[in-house]
Amino acid sequence: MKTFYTTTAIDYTNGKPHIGHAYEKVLADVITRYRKLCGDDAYFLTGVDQHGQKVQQTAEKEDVHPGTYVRKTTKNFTKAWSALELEYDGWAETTDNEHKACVADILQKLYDEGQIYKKQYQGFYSVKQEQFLTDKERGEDGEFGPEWGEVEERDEENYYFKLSEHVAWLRSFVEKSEDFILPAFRKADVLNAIERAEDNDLCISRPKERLRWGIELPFDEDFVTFVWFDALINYISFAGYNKADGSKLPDFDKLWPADLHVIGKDILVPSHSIYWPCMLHAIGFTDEQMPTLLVHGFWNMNSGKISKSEMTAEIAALTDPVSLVERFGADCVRYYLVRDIHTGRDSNFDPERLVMLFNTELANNLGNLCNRGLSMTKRFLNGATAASDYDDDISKELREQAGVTISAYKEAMDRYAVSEALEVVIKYITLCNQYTDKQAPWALAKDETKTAELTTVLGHLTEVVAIVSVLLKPVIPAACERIQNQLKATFLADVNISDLKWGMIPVGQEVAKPKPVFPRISLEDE
RNA sequence: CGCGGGAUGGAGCAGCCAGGUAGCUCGUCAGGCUCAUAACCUGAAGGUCGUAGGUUCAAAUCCUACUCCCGUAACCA
Repeated sequence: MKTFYTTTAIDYTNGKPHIGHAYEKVLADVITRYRKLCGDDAYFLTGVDQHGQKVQQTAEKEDVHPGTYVRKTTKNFTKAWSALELEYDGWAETTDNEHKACVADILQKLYDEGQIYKKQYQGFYSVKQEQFLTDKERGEDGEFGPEWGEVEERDEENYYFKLSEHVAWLRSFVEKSEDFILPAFRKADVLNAIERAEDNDLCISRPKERLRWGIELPFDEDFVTFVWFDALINYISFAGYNKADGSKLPDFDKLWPADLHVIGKDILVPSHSIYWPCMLHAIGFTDEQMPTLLVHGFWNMNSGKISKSEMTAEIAALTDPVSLVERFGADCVRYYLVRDIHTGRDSNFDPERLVMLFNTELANNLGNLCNRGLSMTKRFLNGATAASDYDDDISKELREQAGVTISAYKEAMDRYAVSEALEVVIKYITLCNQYTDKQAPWALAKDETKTAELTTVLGHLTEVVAIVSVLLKPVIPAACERIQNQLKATFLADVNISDLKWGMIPVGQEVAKPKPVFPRISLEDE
């Protein structure tokens, strides 16, 4: 069976991760963990893009080798991802030797086939910014502003990839494809972009006098390859494409095509929806071997994009994934990031909502259910579930709804609607809280003739907690483990979702003394 | 007339693709309970779904026009 292969964009190591980076990674992590919970093989690749001009410039400014510099900045990412308890199976770094070899092989192959050619370009060049300028850099008066410093006309030779030769294929592929781009409403954007890409080939190189920090072209040592053929290829190079004998990389045939490239809407067009499929097509991949793009929206601040220029120290601290985890815990942050946004749409990042959702849905609703359930089992049943022949309609209803909830959860997760899946689970927990109030086990406990009722009711509570602890595991793994420990039902950790049904907890299951799984967060206390 | 997204009770959102009593969370108000993390449960008030037309027995959902908000404008050689 094919492995469910999920990737994320690889982040550029010239800065620190912010909440948007974190969201994408958590989303991919949740989806992968869900797949594994389904019993599927799943492989999650994420990583960093370490090459490029900005890295080279910053490293020069700090007077260190770019390799030293990226090793340092890469740690910002790995630290954040471990704080968020990401479980990735593969880690992509573009300075990796196997990756570089894979890129070089592909470039050479395309060059040999005539897909890559050399061409001269003439344009306006800013010496200060070390880049060519286009018309959009011109100010209102049609001149280049002072921020560009001295602007001169320059000729430069570079290598180009024959993108235009694949555009016709791409258009028909995108038009007929049902699931190349998710959610579907993004497809219009791509089809429009294809029209505009038609007559242009893609510049894929930089002369070494301008950029040294990259992968050298195998057929011309005076050039390095520019971002596209470096960064995008990580999706196949780290999946084991063309790997050498003895490589520890995974088996490419099992992973490819990627079931999901999780990316932000900002890099859908043109890189992932145009360049990447055309590159794959040029390399020789068929329509059936094209990946699926899952395009997520942004977390905005005060309804506006988080832009670097407006990134004050305060906002930076507020949205730094590591400090958020330190303040609120990984479960809380993970939960918020996938709960308060609908996959594909934007949302407003609001710490007050983060706290509110944690307090109401996790602490009050789920945490409290665990606590009252276990507490009563402890007090009224001597700490263990027991056999009972009592049953009634609302107990039956609660059991039926377990099955309904599990299917609805799966249905939502299968289309990556994590927020909806969580909502379904929360609703079920609410139902169980209602059930508890209707049954009033504390009253049953006072009546010696009602022991059978009491046993049944408390057994139902324990069972619901167990089921929910499995369903929520992809999102809040650590908390679910704590719940299962309190149930003393560690076997739940290995339960596959397709085996999940009413009756997981055996008769006579002893439970531990309850302790709040989600201590309420109070913003005033800080 | 560049392109894309959005406009639903006080706040944040779902529903729209496959038309048929307007739904969720928070907040507010009034009750209840006491097993529990000042939690939990019940009930109530509050919207006619940006505006104007159209199609239809029926439109938040389809069509047309308009208004406002957000993002983006890409081959950076």
